[in-house]
Order: sequence, then structure tokens, then C-alpha cells
Amino acid sequence: MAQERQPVRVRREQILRAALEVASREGIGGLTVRAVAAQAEISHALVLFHFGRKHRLVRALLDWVVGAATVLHISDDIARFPHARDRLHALLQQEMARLSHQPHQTRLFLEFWAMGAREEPIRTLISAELERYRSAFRAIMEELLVTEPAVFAGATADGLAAVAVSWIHGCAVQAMIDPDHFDTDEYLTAVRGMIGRLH
Amino acid sequence: MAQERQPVRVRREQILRAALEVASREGIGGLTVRAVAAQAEISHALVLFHFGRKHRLVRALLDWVVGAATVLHISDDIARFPHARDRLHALLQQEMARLSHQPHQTRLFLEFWAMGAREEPIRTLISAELERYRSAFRAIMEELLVTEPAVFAGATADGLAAVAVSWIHGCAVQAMIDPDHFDTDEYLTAVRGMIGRLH
DNA sequence: GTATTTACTGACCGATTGGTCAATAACAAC
DNA sequence: GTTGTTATTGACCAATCGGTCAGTAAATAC
Repeated sequence: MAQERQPVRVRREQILRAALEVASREGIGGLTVRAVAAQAEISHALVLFHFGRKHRLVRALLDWVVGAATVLHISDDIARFPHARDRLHALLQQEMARLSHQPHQTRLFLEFWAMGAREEPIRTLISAELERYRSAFRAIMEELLVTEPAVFAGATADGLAAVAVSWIHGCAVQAMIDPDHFDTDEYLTAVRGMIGRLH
Repeated sequence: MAQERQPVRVRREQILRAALEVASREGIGGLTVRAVAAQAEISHALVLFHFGRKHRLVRALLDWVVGAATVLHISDDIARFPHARDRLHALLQQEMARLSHQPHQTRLFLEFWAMGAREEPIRTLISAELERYRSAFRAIMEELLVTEPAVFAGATADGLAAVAVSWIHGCAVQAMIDPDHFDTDEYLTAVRGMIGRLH
């Protein structure tokens, strides 16, 4: 082997990239220190030198994935729509398309989600990410409730934002598990029908 | 030890119960042949005697959980509602309440779901269960589309059924991950607002 | 009664795991 | 050039894993 010496930041990032690749391929259950080391073509002792314990590597990977890849980004194109309903439509379409085309990412996030049910620190992180995701929709929903109060009788912006998350997440996981039977367009149309007709 | 000799069916069921307990407590990742054996207070060789390989034990557990516990049951009380919309309301409320109060079951199913993304036979089973779940809603949605065609413009029964699954699943997993911030009632109200007001 | 099948165990195996550590080579400081 | 500091490795460890197997006692067949 005899790998070249690298500065800490470079090496850490290389290891994280390798970890992401392994986790995407084998699942978090198959994420072993040695597998990551092999993927990065370094000794497994070096992985532990940089991350101390496996637990911290997993945690660092989650931070990395959540912070860099899972972000919900509201583009200028979407933000420019004057009507909240149109923004909602566009955002839903964008997110469904994005997640449907990133099944690996979706799988990984789902696994972290399930893991979060049992491990406190991970749960906190997933929970925060979910809240961030919800808040992006909450703003739109608040506006919708003001401009068209008659449409969603009795609903709150919080409740509607949580439902929006369910729409997107539900679409992604159903498309992930049986891509043949699941029709994304049909799904999106149904959601649109619920929000109300476009004018 | 010296456990009493038991007929095959009794022993198999006892092992499955133990496996369910272990999986609920430690997750599928923590489901080891030895842990199941310890839970059932038998030797770990006996577990392998009855199930051959660990893989088959996990599969048998999934079959058992899906077949016995995860069922969506439409009670007579719900079936008696004359209007499809009322049946939908009641069914959504029932399922959300049920899953919210069975976080362990929900966790386990979520883990199997994530596992299904990588293992073909498990994916097939989860996919089938999902389809069964959807079909229960599809019937109601078809009726809804006939009786009130103006409400969900352009939507199909398939699409609407998939959305209904998202509602319930999304509620369960969001409630599971942060039970403090998540308000089930608010969520249900938002969903109801989307379906349309009760009369 | 004897023979055979069957449920069950303890001991064992090889593989893999996360983690430690002494040795070492590359680098920076002086 | 010498003296640390630091990134890197291979060898090693104890623990745990899934799985096998010979042996055993209980139930069944004859």
C-alpha cells in the first residue's frame, strides 16, 4: 500500500465519500470500518485514527449527508411565483422528481430515520432536518391560509406543512419499493387535485 | 438448561415471539440468533434447528408480523357509513390512531421497508403488503370519484389511494421520530380539510 | 421390550468485527 | 542536522457472529 500522506481535512473527506459509497451500496448495516477503508484504499486503522470510533464515523456521515445533499432548496424560479398555490405546486413537483431520481439517497435517509427511532442523537438530527423541511412548507401554507381561507377548513399551517412532508416522503418511499406499480405522475396529479385546481 | 421437549409448531411460534421482542427492542440489526435464543431461553442451536438459517428466521418473522399484526381492518362500524367520504374519514382516523399507538410495530415495519430496498424477496413482500393497503383505499376513492367528480379534478383512484397511504405512513413516522413536536390531531384536521368539509 | 425417529444441547469452528498499539516514515520547527 | 509532531501501517486482540456436528434423551413405532 504505502499511501501518500494527506492533510487531515482531505483525508477525512475522502473517508466520508468512501463511507457514503459503501452505505449506499450495502446499507448502514453493511457499513464496516474495514469496508470503508477498502473503498478509500487505506488501512482500516487510519479510518479509526481519524474518527476514533465507528459510531462517530456514522454520525459524521449523517451530518455530511444531511448538510450537503438532502437540502430542500427553493430556487428563484419557484420563489418568483406570485401565488402561494403555484409555489406549492412547483415545490412539490420539484421535490418528488428529485427524490424519485435519487433512490440511493432516499434509501439511506430512510435507514437513518429508522435508526433514529432507537438512537437518541440520531433521532435529534433527523427530527431537526424534518422540522427544517416542514418549515419551508409552513411559510407557503400560512400564505395560502390567508389568501384562500375557505379552501382548507379548520387546518393550521403546521398541520398542512406536516402533510406536505408526508406527500413527498410517501411518494419517494413508495416509488423506491415498487417502481413498477407506482406512477409518480398519477400521484402528483392526485395531490394537485387536493390542493385545488390551477387557474 | 434442559428445556422440555415441545412440538414443532409450539416451539416455532415461541421462537418467533422471541424474535419479535428482540427486533422491537434492538432493531433488526440487533436481531442475532443468539439473542433470540436467549430471549426464548433455549440454546441457539435449537433456533437454527427450527429455521435452518438466520435469513429464514428473519423472513419468517416478517411474514408473521405482516400477516398477523400489520393488517388494515375495515370494521363494520366503518363499513356501515353510507357516504364514501365518511368512511374515508373514519378509516384515516382509525389507522393514524392505531399506528401512533404502536411505535414499536411502526419502527419494525419501517426497518423492513428500508431493508426491502436492498433485498429482493423482502421488497416483494413489503410491496405486496403496501398494495393491499392501497387497495382498501382505492375502493373508497373510486366511489368518491363517482359521487363527487368535481372535488378532485383529474385525479385517479390509484393516485388517491397512494396519497392516502402517504398520509397514514407519514403521520406514523413523523409521530415516531419526534412525538413532542408532532401534533396528530392537527395533522388529521389538515387532512380532513383537504378531503373536504364534513356535512 | 427394542429400534427408530425427533427435539435438543454443548462444544466447537472459521470468519468478521471494532479497537489498540508499537513501529515508521513524512513533515515541520529550530 | 537534529528534534519533535503527526499521519500511516501491519500485527495483534478479545468478542461476537452464523453455522456444524456428535451426542443425548424423549417420544414414537414396531
